[in-house]
This record gives sequence, structure tokens and C-alpha cells, in this order.
Amino acid sequence: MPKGWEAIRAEVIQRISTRIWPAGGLIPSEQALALEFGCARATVNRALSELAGAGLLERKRKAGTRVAMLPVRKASFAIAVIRAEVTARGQAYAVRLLARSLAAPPLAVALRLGLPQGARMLHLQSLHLADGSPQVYEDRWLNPAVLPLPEPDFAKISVNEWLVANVAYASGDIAFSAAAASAAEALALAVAPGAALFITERCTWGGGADAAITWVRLAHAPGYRLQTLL
Amino acid sequence: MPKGWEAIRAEVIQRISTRIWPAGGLIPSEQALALEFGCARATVNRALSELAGAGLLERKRKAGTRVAMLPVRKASFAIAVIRAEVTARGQAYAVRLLARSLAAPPLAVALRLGLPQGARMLHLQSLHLADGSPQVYEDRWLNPAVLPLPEPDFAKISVNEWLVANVAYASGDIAFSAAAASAAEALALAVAPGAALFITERCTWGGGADAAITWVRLAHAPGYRLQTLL
DNA sequence: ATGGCTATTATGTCTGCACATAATGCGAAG
DNA sequence: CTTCGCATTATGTGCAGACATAATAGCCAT
Repeated sequence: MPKGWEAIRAEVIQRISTRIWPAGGLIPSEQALALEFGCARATVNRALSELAGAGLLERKRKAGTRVAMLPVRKASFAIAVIRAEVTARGQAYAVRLLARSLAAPPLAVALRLGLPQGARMLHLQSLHLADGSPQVYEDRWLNPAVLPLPEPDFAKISVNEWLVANVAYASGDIAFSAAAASAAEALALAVAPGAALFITERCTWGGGADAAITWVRLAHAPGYRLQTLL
Repeated sequence: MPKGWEAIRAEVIQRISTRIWPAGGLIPSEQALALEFGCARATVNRALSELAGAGLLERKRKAGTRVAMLPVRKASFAIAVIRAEVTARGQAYAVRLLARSLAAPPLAVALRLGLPQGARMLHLQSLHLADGSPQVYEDRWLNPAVLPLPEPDFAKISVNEWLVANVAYASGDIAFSAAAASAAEALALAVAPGAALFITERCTWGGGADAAITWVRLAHAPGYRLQTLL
């Protein structure tokens, strides 16, 4: 007899994987399961809700709970600050600010951030180093409205770390892809032009008033892997 | 006055982002918050638990709840079956089995799956197509012990779909990276050798008895983006 | 037969209570 | 003065009951 909601979750997973409850089939109601397991309905609910969140079950009011047809596995990653990643490997971390200017961003960036086309943003390019060797080339557009006066010294602190520490919790999106190294990226990262780079693109807005905050593209040096348990 | 656990969660996020509750600081106990919000402690608990799971709060018994110092954002992706991705875009899906053999896998693969070095596995290479154009090149090693006799016809159903439908819920890990297209990949995907490809590597084991199931490397055609909301 | 209304039912959420568990810090014993 | 142990306390989990919500199924009227 399972005891505790985690045991119930395990039992349910067991029944799904052994096809006692076949894919696409209806499973007993919370009532019935609570009775069978000798626990309260809330306990069953907690277990089933979690599995529904994980994509293993599909639940609808009145319709009941059924085993998901194609279980969409969800992988989750911790998006860490680069400094933390580097120092966690026992390496020395440094940032170098390569360029800083005030300019109108490319159309795609302005659109994604919901800014008018002519708006000028702070354009920063920097290089993250581990033990002196280049790791990540960062190309960032930053809404100057979020900056205080005087502007923080981004030669000393990475923009990302300043943002994390000083700008309100915000929403955004993130995308991963692969791209060939551009001339500038190849030079900064000390790789051949055209080398395959892992690209992280992040777009952040919101904060207080749904304002645009920043758009950033990180080009990771070859060898970078984004890894997680399923 | 917030009503419902989602409203409480929103209020807590608000207080964190406006620094009413500063980073690293202790927040009031569930008791106190339940009193303030005029709800039961369980309701507060649900909201805070969720935020702790999201990495925004850190909770320890007796020690209380504090705002996370560096909010490690967690991005989660739905790892979909390729067919679903393609048909969701309104394109026609097809798989072509390019090669099939029984051989000893590379050392790295055998190690990751925890198999003895000499063990022979089923080696399958296939190509996933959308509207006839190549999308993903798949290189897979499969433990023959998980297959029934007779073996499914992998020319008709993709290995992944067969596994999802027929092998018990399993654990594993997944990694993303970028790599230059090998000669075989370039040929299959109709791109130039050396082109930057987005690589997904998945390693699956477990099932019933922690047995190795499969190791697979997916090379995505240029243009592929893995995207999610933060 | 068909279309719409209603009763039924499964899940979603909340309450108030209880006990379990873990970590902290203070006090007593050595 | 140090160290062990216990009381305190905040979170984790469970239970029973209640109402809310949504969606189905069946009934009734047309």
C-alpha cells in the first residue's frame, strides 16, 4: 500500500509503464483511487496534478484523467550566470568590454522588444573569459531607460550580473540554435571563421511596466554543451 | 486582497521584484502571510512551494523562507516527437531508414549506457523529412534486448515513436550543442560539409531494471531553433 | 430527429486542523 | 568553556469536508 503522495505518484507511473493503464485510456477517478490507496482525495490529487504537469497525464474536469498519448518529456535547464558556470569549474573568470555605442538596433531586435523603430539603444559587445581563454562572445542591446545615472561601469561588472542584481524580476524568452562564426565572433573567440557555435538568444522585457529591457545573443566557444537530466 | 493561490504567488513575485522583500532576505512565515492575506496556511504554502520550485525562493524547515540570491532562471522545453513538430507546422512528415547494422558501439556510447565494451547493439541511421526536405539526421544505438521478436519495421515507424509507445517510462539525460556537419550529415541534410548544425544528444536507460535502452544523436538542419518562454 | 437546457460528475481549489520533520538556539551538564 | 540534548519553530505533508467550475450525457420540447 503506497503511503505519501510520492509513493502514489510512483505507483501511478508504474501502472502507466506496465500498461495496466494503457496510453490514451481513462484511469479511475480521484475518489476511487483515494479509496483504493486508503488516503484522502487531496493526496491523490497532488500526485496526479504533478504527473499532469509533467505531461504524463491529461486531466479535464468531468471528462476524467487519461494517460497521455505521446508523453511529451519536459527538460528543464538552469540558466546560470556565466561567472557562476566558470568559477564552478574552478577557473578564473573575467569579462572584457569590447565595444559600447548608442545606436538604433536592427529591426528584428526592435520588433521583439516592442520598441519604435527609430529608438536608440545601448549596444554592448563583450567577451567572457575563463582562465584567460575566450568562452562566450556577447552581443547585447540594452534599453537605456532602465539604467541609472551615472551608468554602471560595464567594464568592471558584466551587464548580465548588473541586470540580475538591479532590475526587477522580468519575463522573457530564450532560444538556442547553432550558427557559423562571423568574422567578429571568430576573432574574439579565436576560432576559424565559419566554425560551428552554440548560440543562446535571450529577450527580456517586463519588469514594472512591460518595458523592453534587453536583447542578447551569446555565442559559445566550441565544446560548449547544455546538459540536463530528463 | 489577493484571493486564490495564484494571486498570492503574483503578490509574492511583486514584492520580490519591488524589493519590498530584498534578495537574500527572510520573508514572513506562512502563518503570518496566511493571516495577512486572510487565507489558510495551505494556500500560502502552495504559492510559496511553487515559487521555490521555480528557483525564486529558498525554503528550509525552521530556517524559514528567503528570497533567492541569484535567481537561477529555469527554462523548460517540451521534447517533442519529431513527427509532432513537423505536422504542427502543417508539413508532411516522413522518415527514411538509411542504414541498419549490428555492431559494437563507440566506447563513449557503451560507457554512457553502462554496457560492457564488446556488447553489440543495433545501429540505425535515419533521416526525418518535412514536405520532402531533410530536417533531422538521426544516428542511434539501440540495445537489442529491449526489442521484441520479430523486430518492428523501422522503415515504417521511427524508432523514437516506437520506443515512446512500447518501452516503459524511463529516465535519461539530454544535451544540446553545436557541431560542424560531417560528410555523412552534410550529404543527408543537403548542406555544405562543415555547416553549423544544432545537435541533440539523448541517452536513455532505466525502464524496468536500469537497463540501457538507447543513445541517440540528432543533427538538425540549419535554421532549427529550440525556443521557450522563461 | 434535433437543438437546447439541466442534472450529474470529475477535477480544481480552499479551509482548518493535525502530526511529522528538520534545523536552530538556548540551557544544562561535564 | 565546551558540548550535548531538548524545546522551539517553520516548513512538509496528510485528512476530511466544502464549494466552484467545467464538461459531459441525458432529457425534453420543438
